[in-house]
Amino acid sequence: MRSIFWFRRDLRLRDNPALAEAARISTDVIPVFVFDPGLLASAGPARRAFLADALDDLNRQLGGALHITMGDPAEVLSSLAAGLGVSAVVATGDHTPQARRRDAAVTAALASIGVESRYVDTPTLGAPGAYRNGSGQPFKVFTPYFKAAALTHVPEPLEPISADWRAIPSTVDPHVVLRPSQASTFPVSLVDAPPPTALPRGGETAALHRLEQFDAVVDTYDEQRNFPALDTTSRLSADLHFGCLHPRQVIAQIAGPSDGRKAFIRQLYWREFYADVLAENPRTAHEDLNPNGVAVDSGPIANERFIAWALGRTGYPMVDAGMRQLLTEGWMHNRVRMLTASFLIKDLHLDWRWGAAWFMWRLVDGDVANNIHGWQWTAGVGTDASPYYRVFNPTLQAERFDPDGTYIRRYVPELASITGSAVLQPGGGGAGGLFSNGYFEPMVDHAAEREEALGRLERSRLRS
DNA sequence: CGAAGCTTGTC
DNA sequence: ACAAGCTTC
Repeated sequence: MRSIFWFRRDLRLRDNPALAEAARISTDVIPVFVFDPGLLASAGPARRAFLADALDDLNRQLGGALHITMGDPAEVLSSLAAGLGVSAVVATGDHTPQARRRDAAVTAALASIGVESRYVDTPTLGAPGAYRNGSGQPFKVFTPYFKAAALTHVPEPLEPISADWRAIPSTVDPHVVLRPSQASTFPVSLVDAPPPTALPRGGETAALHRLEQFDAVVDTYDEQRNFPALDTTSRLSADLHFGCLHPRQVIAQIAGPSDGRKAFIRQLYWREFYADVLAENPRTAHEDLNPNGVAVDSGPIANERFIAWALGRTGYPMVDAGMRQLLTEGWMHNRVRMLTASFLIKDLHLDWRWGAAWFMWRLVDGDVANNIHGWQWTAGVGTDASPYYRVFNPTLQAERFDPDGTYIRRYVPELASITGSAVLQPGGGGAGGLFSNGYFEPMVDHAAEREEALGRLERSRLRS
């Protein structure tokens, strides 16, 4: 029989159990990628470029057999299946709220014309609900989740599969489809922000290379991971998001006895946890998991503050360095993600959704589950009890995690010539010359805004 | 039920 | 030292 293999967030040939299933049940397999206009609209310049690379790599490995097309997946796939005498459409499962809606529609459309749909495996190690607490409920705290999940044996990656690929000419050119487009939902000055200039190469081949490179340095991960200037984190987030790598492969390569390896594997399970939390609580794609009722600002002044934050013009060097890294690389070190997020929420009193939307638009690794729940954690409305005192001090964070200012100077050119620890301080700690190069005065006073944030939290408590 | 524990903090 | 409430067993 003939099948379609529908590539989604599994853009690889190695260790792809769904693809192996398609090859097993079929005499010939038509490999297909469908651009979904709805999904495409939310992908900013970084993810577009990465996806273009990943499709090129996949198509090359398939000997040019990848059929690339565009449209509503239910319509596209049923029309393809009917026209080509296909008996089954096989894909890797995906449990984000959007993916579930899409796949239910595809399954129904295919069923109505007598075509089977099969979903095998997931982009994560465990399907949603794979691990439950003693009361049979989904975990709400990471550590007990991790303890339960880490007991489950992770299977060895599969060997590369071979199949009789059946090539159907593509109907669209992915490089045309994936040209950077403007994000109409943001203010004009953000829409006009230039695309990133230093992006990672996407695709399975590049991902396997990154995994090997990281394997060579991971033993010191536990000591170095919090220092963004060292740039010694794995950089595998986009590969994992698009499925150019599966976490099984990462574990097979990285797992080991050193503290660095253990620390990294624990981090890997945060992706598992957040995917599970979102799948179990689909409404949290837009809503607070645990609302705290804190008032947020809106209106013209709030809009201007949001723009200053997004463009890295807050006058807090560590915040601006992070936001500029996001602009130029489509990526930001995770410690800096936390402190920039905290600044938007606790210093500017803006809705976390605004920040999450900007991150999602600019990030090369933008992933609904990780992005949304990372932001909700910072806002104190997500998983984990929310200590009222979790307000990051951007200057203290710089002193602790970028003590010599290397990261700041790298990403904020106006500050490149500022010597010593003055570069860590908003306003340069009174040092002369800080603003002469066009750097920004601190847009708010952190100590005052911290008090304001704590006051708002207190008032929301009194109301409830 | 009670007790222990909770990613990354700040003054 | 602070200081809070929920999760988990």
